Amino acid sequence: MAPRHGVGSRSSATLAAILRATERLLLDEGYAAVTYRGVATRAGVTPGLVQYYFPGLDELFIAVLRRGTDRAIQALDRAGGAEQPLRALWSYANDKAGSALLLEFMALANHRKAIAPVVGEGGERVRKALLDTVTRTWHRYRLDDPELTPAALVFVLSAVPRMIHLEQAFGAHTGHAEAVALVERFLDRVEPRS
Amino acid sequence: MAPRHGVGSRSSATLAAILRATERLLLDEGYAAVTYRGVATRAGVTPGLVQYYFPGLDELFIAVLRRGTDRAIQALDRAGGAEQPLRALWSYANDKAGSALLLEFMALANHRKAIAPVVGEGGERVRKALLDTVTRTWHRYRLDDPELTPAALVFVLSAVPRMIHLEQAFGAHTGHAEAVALVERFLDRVEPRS
DNA sequence: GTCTATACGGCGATAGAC
DNA sequence: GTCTATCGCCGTATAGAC
Repeated sequence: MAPRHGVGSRSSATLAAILRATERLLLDEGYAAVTYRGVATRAGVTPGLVQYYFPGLDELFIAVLRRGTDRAIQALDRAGGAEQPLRALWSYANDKAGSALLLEFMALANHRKAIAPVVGEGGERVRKALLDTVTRTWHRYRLDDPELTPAALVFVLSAVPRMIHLEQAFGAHTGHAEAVALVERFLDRVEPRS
Repeated sequence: MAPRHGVGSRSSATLAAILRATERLLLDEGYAAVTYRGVATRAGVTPGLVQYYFPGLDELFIAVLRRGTDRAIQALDRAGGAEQPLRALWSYANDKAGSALLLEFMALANHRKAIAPVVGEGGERVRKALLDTVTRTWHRYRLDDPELTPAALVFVLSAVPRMIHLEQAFGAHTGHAEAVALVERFLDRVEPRS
């Protein structure tokens, strides 16, 4: 008997092709280009079939978002988050494609109310995973500023590279190199390369 | 004789109503809700008239963007940028509506190629105005870290509140209060309230 | 110069055919 | 499980009223 696929199992090759096509479309042309026809063309299926798996575009966006969040968490685990959490975080937030996807989902969340809570949950899940790891190794660091808490550091180390990538996408650059140098000098001091 | 208006002078009441309606629509429902029909309804004119002034939606977006950038520069000048540039910058980047508009324009820039360079120019114009002011007063601050340059500081002070507002829009909050406390303690130290 | 009316193809969503 | 037909809204183009 052939393996069971279908909408319930969420494991068919068709489904995977649709999710891949949607993510590529998001990165290449932005969320406004994600249409049933466009996704279907890129995935090699008919528009009606895409709509069969995802009755509304919101469901499609949410499926791509959840898959991306799961992958980010797994990638962080593999990236040695336990040994050098600050560098793992810095490297994670420096991902260009990740920043571009985040922008699309933030914009989507702003005017599709079904998307907003899912973006929030995904973001908080990643942030808290990072925060847990950094808190666990916090005793290693010799920091003189009592206001520099794990939460503040995790936030700034996430926000700076994210904003740099967003700005680079439209050609801005003022202060980028200097901000990166500032953070990397900090990392060299508190979490030297092994 | 009645005052001269018209598309060349860009000063008619109709034009102002269209730009106001577009900005409100961007904030309330995101750029995907900016349609000729929607703008026209909010501005109290016909869709064809909006299209007369702005033959494509790109031109409409660009007009709103330029107006917003001009106003931001003027607001910064009025906000005592010369006396306390770091606090003026911090207050400027903490503007909630400004962050929401920026998000919409960044997302637009990502998949409407005519918009990207205009977003870039506007962002760089503001950033460089801030950088000039901070550089001019840089000698006042007693900073021990040689990597903490005016450009790095301006970037971080812009990026942190911007990202906080973006994340708040979809319900994330982890690290926000701590990051704000960190920055405000820094400001109290290097640029005490007058 | 300012503004209105209308037509066209593409879109998301829905119902239902096969 | 797969796909088609249809509906109302969209951006855009155009023709013309005042």
